[in-house]
Order: sequence, then C-alpha cells, then structure tokens
Amino acid sequence: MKVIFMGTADFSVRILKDLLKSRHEIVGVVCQPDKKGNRNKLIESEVSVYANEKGLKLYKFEKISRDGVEDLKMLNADIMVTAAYGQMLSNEILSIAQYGVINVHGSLLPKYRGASPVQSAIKDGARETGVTIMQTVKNMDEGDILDYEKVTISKNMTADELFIKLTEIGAPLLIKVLDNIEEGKKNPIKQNKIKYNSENKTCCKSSYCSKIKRNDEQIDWNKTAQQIHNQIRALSSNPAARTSLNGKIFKIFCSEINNRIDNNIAGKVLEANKNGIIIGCGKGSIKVTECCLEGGKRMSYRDFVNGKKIKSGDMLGGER
RNA sequence: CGCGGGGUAGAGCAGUCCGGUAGCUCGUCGGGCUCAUAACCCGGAGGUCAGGUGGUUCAAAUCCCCUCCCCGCAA
Repeated sequence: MKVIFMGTADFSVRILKDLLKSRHEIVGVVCQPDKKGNRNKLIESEVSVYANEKGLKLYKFEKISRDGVEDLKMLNADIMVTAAYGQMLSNEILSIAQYGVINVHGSLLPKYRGASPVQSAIKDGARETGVTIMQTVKNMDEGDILDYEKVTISKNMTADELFIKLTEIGAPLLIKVLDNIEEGKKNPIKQNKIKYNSENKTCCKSSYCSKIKRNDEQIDWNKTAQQIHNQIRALSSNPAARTSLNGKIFKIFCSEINNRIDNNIAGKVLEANKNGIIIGCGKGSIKVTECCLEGGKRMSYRDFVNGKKIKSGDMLGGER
C-alpha cells in the first residue's frame, strides 16, 4: 500500500526504518517543524534527519490540519500511519486516505491514553505494558484496536530502554496490520471490549497521562525508594529526574533499589565510593548508577565519585 | 546576538586568578604480598594541555584575540 508516515521522535524513526523494509511504499513523511532547542539552536527532529538521509519526501507543517490537507491529498496514499507525531488530526486529515489513519501507541489501550504512556507506566511501577496499533479517531487515543502485543517491564528498565523494546515489537506488528488491511482482513475491536487478561478486569479501564512537566522532574527525597526509583527510570534519559547537589542541578539517569534502613535521612548521601552512591529516601535507599551535574556530561557513578564531586554526608535537594 | 558551565593520558578531575619541570584518582600493563581477591604494596607505559604552525613574553595549560566542539538553564 501507499503509506504516509507521520512521526517526529527517535521512536518514530525506528518504526519508519522497518516500514521501509516492508512491501509497503512510503510516499511521504510528515514531522514536526524544526524547533529552537538548547541555546536557541535550531534542532532538526530525528525523523527529519532520517527522511532526508533516505531521500524521502518530507513535510513539516506548523499545523497539519490547516496547512497539510492539499499536499497530503496529492500523495494519493491508501493509508496514513502515525507514531509519536505530536499533533492532533482533524476529521479532514483523517479522511484523506481510504483506510484513514492508524497509530502506534506505547501502551495497552485504553490505559495510558495521551502524551506519555511509556513514561507513565514506569512511573506507576507497572510490570507490564504493551504496544497497540489502533485506528485514529478525532478523540485522543479512543479509536478501535487493530492489534496489540504485551511487553514486560523489568525492574530497572528505563524509559529509553522501554521505548526501544516497544519499537522492536511495534514495528513488525504495524507491518502485520498493514498487510492485513491490504488483504481485507481488518479486525477492529472497540477499546471497551478488549480483553488483555481474562482474570484482570481493571486493565480495561481507561486512563490518561499528560505531558511531562518541569515539576514532575524534581525528586522528593521523602518518598519511598521505590517511588523515586520509578521516577528516575520513567524520566531517563530525557528530561531526567533532578535534584540538587551543592547548589547545582544534579540529574540521575539510572538507579537501583538499595534498601538500607539503618541511619537513613532523606536526601542524605550515605555512601559515595567505588561501591556506589547511596542516597537515603523517605523509606529505604537507592543506589545511583548514572548521573550528571549541571554543565557536565552524563557518567557512571564511578567516574562521578572519582572526580570527587560528591562525598558521603552531602545533602541532596536543598534550595538552589 | 537570551544566561551560564566546560574542552588537560583510555576515563573522571586538579593546575589557570598570581606565567617558570605535566599532577591526582580510576583503568591498563608488569612485579610483589596472600589460601585467595574486585583488597593491599611497588613499578611502568600513556598528554602537539580543543584548534589557530595567532598575539604578548627570555618563558604560555596559565595572560590577550579569533574559531570550533560538548553540556546545563531559560524559552
């Protein structure tokens, strides 16, 4: 089939890569316009870089529903596919192609509808999530499910890692769905009828997750080690969970639960040596394994300790 | 021209203010100790100090000028 691919992030690129190897033809790629990033430099999105590299026809609409209709119609696509695109689609866009728009979503819908399904699942400490291929409709993430697959979340898994796993599973799944649609074997299931697990009925309850805000990044050391660990994993590597160390922003990318209960003070560095950086939490403690200081690069706890930037007894999370 | 931090051995850093032999920790290699070790002790290798075959100087990692690259904040 002739496919228009819409996506922006790294997640999207990994889907697009596999899609290019399939029997379907990519007749156009749409991504978000270049944005001003750090230090006001113009940042080209991952999809933009990749599409240019592959010589694909690329569009960057400020507002796709306003600016994109004519261009997209001209491509005569059979179907459009979105994966982390970042814009809502109007009914007009949704009806351009005969098979409409299908989306690759990083959760088992109807759970975690919205902007941050992957991060939210980790933050909640979920042991399992999945990837859903669904028909896109006007209301956010409410369309019928065309196929899905479950994914296990291991206890130290970060959002980066889960994103990769979801694309590894999601890309072939998407291709399978496209194949089926082409062969007339479309089998949509309403979200309120889906059964991922016969024993557990709560999994079919819908929920929403919003964009990650600055406030979500700040670590509250009074929380439990498990909660903090989940927050760190959920936000890694971007934007990353943060606290402060000696007046500077201290970001933590990877951690492990390290339940020390003796002599705990929330936010206190209990130990900082080659064995690890151990930090007291409201309940238990965590071991920081990868981190960075404002202005510096991400590094392992060994390197961080080696540079003598942190020592036992330091307090994290004070005012800055 | 938004604000700030940084580029010194494979890695993380000190040294820069106040110019004068290139330093620390980790890793690595070799040796020793040990029942043994990721522990301890001894020794070695490894650096055009981001770049300008730039300026000042008897002398520049250090002072001055220009360029490049990395990172954080704010948007």
